[in-house]
Amino acid sequence: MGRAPCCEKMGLKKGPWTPEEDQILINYINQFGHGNWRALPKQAGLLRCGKSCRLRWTNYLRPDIKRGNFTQEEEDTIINLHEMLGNRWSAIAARLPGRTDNEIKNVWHTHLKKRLKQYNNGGSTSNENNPKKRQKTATTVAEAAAAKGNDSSKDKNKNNIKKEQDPVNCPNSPAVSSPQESLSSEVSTVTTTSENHSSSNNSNMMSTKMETQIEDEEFSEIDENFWSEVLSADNSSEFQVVASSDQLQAQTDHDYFPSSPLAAATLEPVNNDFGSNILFDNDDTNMDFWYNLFTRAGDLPELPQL
DNA sequence: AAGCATCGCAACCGCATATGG
DNA sequence: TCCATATGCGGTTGCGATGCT
Repeated sequence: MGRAPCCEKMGLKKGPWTPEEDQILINYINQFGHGNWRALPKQAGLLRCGKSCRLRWTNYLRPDIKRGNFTQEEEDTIINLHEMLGNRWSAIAARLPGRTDNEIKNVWHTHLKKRLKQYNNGGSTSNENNPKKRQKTATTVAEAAAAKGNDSSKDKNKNNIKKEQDPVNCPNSPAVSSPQESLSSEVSTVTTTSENHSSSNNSNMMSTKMETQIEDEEFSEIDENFWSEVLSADNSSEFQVVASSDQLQAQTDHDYFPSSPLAAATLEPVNNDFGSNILFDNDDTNMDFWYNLFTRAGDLPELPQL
């Protein structure tokens, strides 16, 4: 895939936006919209690349942006969604009106991650090593959030963890994946799998990518009812691997997908790796399986039966 | 009061994907 | 079908603000 050369740097301004530039961008978009970001700066008379304009608009200038501190509710939502979705900030942002992916990402890295880490360090229990026993007490999220209260108002005390660039604190790090320990019993059945793919280790990144397509489509269409449905699913059913759409009904539909990897995978214990079991188990039936899956879900036109 | 350390946020970078010719 | 371009996304960085010694 060819990639557009990142904005011709010749003569283009970088760095913080000035109020004047903001005003120009706002005026232009209010007047003409932003059909073509690439052409926009030129037409608006801005010495910025389109990418920069888009970012400035979506992250800062958009009128529907909610500024200010995140509420407790929002933070809890982020924590829960992150457990389910991993570092898919845009997906998380989609569920938080007025908040941008960038903002959420920042909040996560500067506040929530540390808070969870602190909580996990101080609050690890014997359940930690037993995925099936990992349960978030009813107050876990609240507790984690309460840790915020313990922070200084600016979250700047000596106990703060240094700014970490190391992979250890990347999404795949234990520190981040550890929220498992704070999962609610309801959530854990789903998050165990979705989180595995998103934050367990690098080897799962591929599966993340592949699944992302699926999940994105699904997620955007799945309403809250679905999630309540999923979240309230029987924990003892260890077939939640792809509990992502009732369109699929595949969890236990072994008749429909007699040889599908999913069917096989559903027989696997919950704590198995999502990616390796489902998406990349080197089973040749994968493609057929996914094709069937999409076909059934109506995402692809049905081909004549072979 | 000065210097240093740390935080928080805006912005940038580069990759992946979508789209259109 | 291929290729070039546009867009979206997540990771990372730079720097001003703030706190600490």
